Amino acid sequence: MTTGIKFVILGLLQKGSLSGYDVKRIVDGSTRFFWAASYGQIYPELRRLEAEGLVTGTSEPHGARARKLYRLTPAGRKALRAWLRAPAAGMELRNEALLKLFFADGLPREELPGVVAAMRADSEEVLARLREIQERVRPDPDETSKGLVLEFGIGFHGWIVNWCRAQEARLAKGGSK
Amino acid sequence: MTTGIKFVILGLLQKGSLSGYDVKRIVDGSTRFFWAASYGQIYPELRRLEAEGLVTGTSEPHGARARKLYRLTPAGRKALRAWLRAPAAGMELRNEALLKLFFADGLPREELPGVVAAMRADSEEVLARLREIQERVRPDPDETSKGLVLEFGIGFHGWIVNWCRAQEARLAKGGSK
DNA sequence: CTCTGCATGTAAAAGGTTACATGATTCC
DNA sequence: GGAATCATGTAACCTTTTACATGCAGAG
Repeated sequence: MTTGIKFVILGLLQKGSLSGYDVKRIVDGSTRFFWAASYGQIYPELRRLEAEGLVTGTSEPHGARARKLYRLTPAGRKALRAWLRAPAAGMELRNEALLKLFFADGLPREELPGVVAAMRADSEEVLARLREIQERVRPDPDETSKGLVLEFGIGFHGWIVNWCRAQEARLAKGGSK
Repeated sequence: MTTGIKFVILGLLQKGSLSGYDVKRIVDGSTRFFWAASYGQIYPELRRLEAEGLVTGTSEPHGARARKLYRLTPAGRKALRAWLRAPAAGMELRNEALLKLFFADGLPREELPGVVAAMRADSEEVLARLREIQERVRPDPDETSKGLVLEFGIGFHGWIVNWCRAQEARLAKGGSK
């Protein structure tokens, strides 16, 4: 449902006009952690949104370098608000490490902590990047909700890291049981 | 990479032979929370795995009802173990509620707690189902790692529920800031 | 002059869901 | 007899990734 990418774009355009390239860059530095997007989605979607009348594109080249900036139309703003108010789809999670852990009975017990450690390393990396964002981007009182989402990400991955650490310790000690 | 569904099937077949229908049923009651699968993936994949020599299928009808049970071959067991030891891909998360929260500046402040509450409701539902599983399935000492994954899910969604509750309280009180 | 970043795009492949068709069996 | 569950399958569709092609601009 809802197609996702559509509202990622409309949402980002709230704050001003952007090129497809801009959208990609911003997504990679923010929503990527809970909603990714590729060029193969962005450019075609921008044209679809323009056809729908939800955005307008104006060509604003930089010298001889082509550049098309898109901005929300009133209809686009309305569509965005309607989506914001509609019930959201449930969370989708896909975690290969968890899948491995689930099937890890097929492995000698000593190799179990390694699987957990790999999972922890993954979240530690994300955590580091989120903290970087937190320091780089000074809190804008106008963007409470974006800060909230960032805090969620940090708490969330922090929880995972702690959980993994606890399991690693437990598995290392009580080897048998 | 890795195609995922391939190892979901191989992993489930560790414990004995299963039909495609069985695989679907088990996935829907377990791995679905971190790795889903549909019939459209399962049946074709079973035939591919048989062609690869990783599973063997034997027709074992129940009366006049057709039924094909698959079991791991030694090569299948080996492929599974190799995958278990290989580094896992990072976590993929997709959460529409979080996306809405991210763009919620476009909404009057009073509507923000509602978005968080919807997110909480989602995790509460999952949590209830995970706890049900925990009670239904008595701990099998032979399947430590499956219990671990279940505990992860419960802790994980529990964390989300608590976070949402905290934010809801904060947003309700400190309305302006 | 070279490297990085800006900028647009697409074709093919891969991955996945939905919806349907079909029919037997078991439980009430 | 009817409903739920067992059981297999696929075709159409949708979404998403990957990989490539192209070229200007600015910094060093």
